[in-house]
Order: sequence, then structure tokens, then C-alpha cells
Amino acid sequence: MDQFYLKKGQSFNLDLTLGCGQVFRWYRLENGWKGYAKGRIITIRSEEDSLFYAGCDEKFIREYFQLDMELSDVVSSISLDPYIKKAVRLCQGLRIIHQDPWECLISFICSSNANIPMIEKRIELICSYPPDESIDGEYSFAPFPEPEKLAQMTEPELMCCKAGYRARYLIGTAKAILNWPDWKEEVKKVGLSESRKLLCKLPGVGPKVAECVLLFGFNKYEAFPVDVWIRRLMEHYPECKGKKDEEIGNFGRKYFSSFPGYAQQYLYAARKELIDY
DNA sequence: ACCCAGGAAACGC
DNA sequence: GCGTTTCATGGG
Ligand SMILES: [Mg+2]
Repeated sequence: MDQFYLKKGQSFNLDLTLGCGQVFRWYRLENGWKGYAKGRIITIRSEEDSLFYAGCDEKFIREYFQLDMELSDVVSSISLDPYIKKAVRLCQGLRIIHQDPWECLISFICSSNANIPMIEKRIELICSYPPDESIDGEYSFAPFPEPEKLAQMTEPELMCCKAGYRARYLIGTAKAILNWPDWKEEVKKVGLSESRKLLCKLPGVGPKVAECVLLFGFNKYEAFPVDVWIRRLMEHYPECKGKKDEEIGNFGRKYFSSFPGYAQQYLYAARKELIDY
């Protein structure tokens, strides 16, 4: 168990960060969290101004949780009105994680038209397939299937994992990635609009999933994913009333100029407190 | 029995 | 191009 000392003013809330719906393979312990990320099984807890963690090194912790990112710049940039200010206040210390792009991609293909508990269950079943009865415990902490493995799975197998109609999307995207080995470099080096077009070529990836992958997997903070909750919450702004998702996204990106993705995630994380604002 | 959930794709016009 | 329908799944 290693210790990481947070600097004074280095705002970080572990519970908000892991529980806000940006990652799906972290589980609460009695005191702290255990999860799978980037080939590692990690346990971590927060205590006063320190993090205590095992399963990775300090470099990983800083990178994964983006601890060197200056959150005060984000907050001052997006605190433009009382509505978003309430979300910001409720989300103090929430950081957008730097996920593995492939893990993020299949996670959010799994996310379409589903709620968070179902998404978590679906991803767990896919990663732990085929089921091994000799392993006890609710969670396997098994690695995400690599593109090679996922491409070889069959639709019936993925249906057993409760993938539903997303089964063929997962297989199709895995096969497409096998034929596009430098997809991460290509997506990384172009702007939001172009990278979104690239990702949308993949089956099961549309505007919303693409922007989640760009935000959480590539940390493109211009991204502003619009799901059913964000669509509802953004009705607060007259510019978005009755508008389609595309226009809502365009407004969010323009209005929250420097960090739209953070504004979006703070709104999403505070959705239950904002819904009857 | 309906409605909903971090939507996308196919279809009809 | 734009609106509608379909697609699995489990919980409320
Ligand atoms: Mg697509």
C-alpha cells in the first residue's frame, strides 16, 4: 500500500470521480474502491490529504486521475451562471479520468440506451467470458478483451453477456480496429470535429458515444456528449429549448468555451439535484 | 402493461 | 436531409 500526498489546493474527490458514470469497472469497498484499469487491478482509498493505493505506481495514479491538471482553471472558466455554478459546487474535486481508449470505446458502445448498473453488469460479463465457476466473488477484475479476442467472439456468446443488439456492433468495431491499427494516433492528432467523424465510422458509435470516447479516452475537453440527461438539463438555457442534440452540443461547446467536457460531466454528475432546479 | 436508461442504425419520405 | 421505428435488457 503506497501513499500519495495531495498538495494543498490539489482538489480531488475520489468518490465523485469514480462514481460519476465515466468508468464502469470500479466498485466500492467498505472503505475505498477496487477496480480494473489499463491492465491493472487497483485498490485505492482517500484519507484526509492522501491517497493510499495498491496495484500500480505513483506515475499511474497521477496520469489516470489527471492529478496534475489545475482544476481551479476549469472551475473559473466554466462558472458562468448560477445553474452551472450549483453543479460545480456539488462536484468539487471531480476529475475527468484519462482512460484507455480501447477500454473506453467498448465501454461506451455497451452504454447505449441502458442505465449505469446494466452497463456495469454487461461489461463485467463480457470481460469475464466465458464464466468460470471456480472463481468466487461477484467481480472478476478480468481484463477487457483485446480486439483480436472480441473479434472472434460470436453474437450468441455476446448475447449471453447481455449485450443485446449491441453484440454485432462490438464484433464489427473489433474487426474494424484490427484493420485500423493506428486509430489512436490518427484520432488523437486531429481536432474534435474530424476525430468525431473518424470514430462514427465504427458500428455502434454515433455522436454521443464518439464524444464520450473523445472526452474520457482522449481527454479532448472540447467534447460535449449529449445524452438524455444532458438534453433535459440544458433545457435550462433558452438557446437549447426544444433543440436537437446536435444544436445542444454546439451551444455547450461554445458557451463553456475552454472546458465544455468538464461542464458536461459536472452537470451529469449533479443531474438529480439539478433536475428540479 | 408501460416507461425509462450516458443511442445508433435502418427506414420512409 | 429529417422524423419515425426498431433493437435487448432489467428495474421502477
Ligand atoms: Mg457509427
